[in-house]
Amino acid sequence: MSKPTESELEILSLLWEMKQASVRQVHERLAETKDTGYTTTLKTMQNMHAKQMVSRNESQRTHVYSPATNQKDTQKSLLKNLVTTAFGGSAQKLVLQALGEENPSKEELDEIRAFLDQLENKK
Amino acid sequence: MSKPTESELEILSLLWEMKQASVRQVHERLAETKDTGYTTTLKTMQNMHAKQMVSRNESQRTHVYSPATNQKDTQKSLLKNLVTTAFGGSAQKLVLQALGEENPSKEELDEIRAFLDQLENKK
DNA sequence: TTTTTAATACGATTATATTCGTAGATGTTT
DNA sequence: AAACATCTACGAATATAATCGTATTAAAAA
Repeated sequence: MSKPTESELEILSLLWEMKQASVRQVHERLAETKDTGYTTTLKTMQNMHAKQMVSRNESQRTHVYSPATNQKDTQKSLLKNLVTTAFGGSAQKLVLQALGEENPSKEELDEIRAFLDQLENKK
Repeated sequence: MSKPTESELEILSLLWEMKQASVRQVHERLAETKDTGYTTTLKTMQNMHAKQMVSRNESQRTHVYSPATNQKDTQKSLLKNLVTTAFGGSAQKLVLQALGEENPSKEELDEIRAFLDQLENKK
């Protein structure tokens, strides 16, 4: 699995959310936040297909794309990459930084606490 | 402040750690993990200087570089970028994912808990 | 002082990513 | 059926990033 580029990741994220979609559908979502042409989106998705980053159903004229890479795995590898390149290898620092920036709700904080407890019990 | 490229970030991380260094010193560290030529490192650092991503002292023939961008701010913007592109905007998910992957020590877990408490008290 | 080593500057090349236009095929509307 | 709209394929242009070779200058060693 190769690392998605910036543009590819934008599309991949939409596909993770939409589960499956045509180029047109993806493009419409994309165009909400990004000024880009239809054929650009198409080409990028074709590239992604060539890299097997997405799969597609070609039985209809309008092809239907879906993500071929697992969201978790991709997130994991992107996170790992960021930790090593920007956080000197310390996931700890990344977590604290992310929490500090976010201003999470009480519920979220509790959820994280529960997760921490769970991690600890595993040992 | 523009977003550092992959190569630039590698160098920037070293500079954050080393505080200040010559191209040679950076290159030697870089070459431990990456097969690259000296002039490549030089050129990249010159580019970074042109972008004001690093500053340098030119009083000696061997220029001494230091980071011009704050590590925290850079981490913050990279994190934000990753959260929006890969985690559908949820820092929460990123944190849980990062924790789950890492297998942190008891001390680290406690430190995170302390940080969570501190966040909560702020409200 | 001559030679060698080590530094910067900078252009050129290569690689990669992004964008878009156009052609051709297949539906849809009139 | 003709005109129009909508799709894919694909090449080409552009932009950005990464790598490296060579020229030149400065310092160090012989």
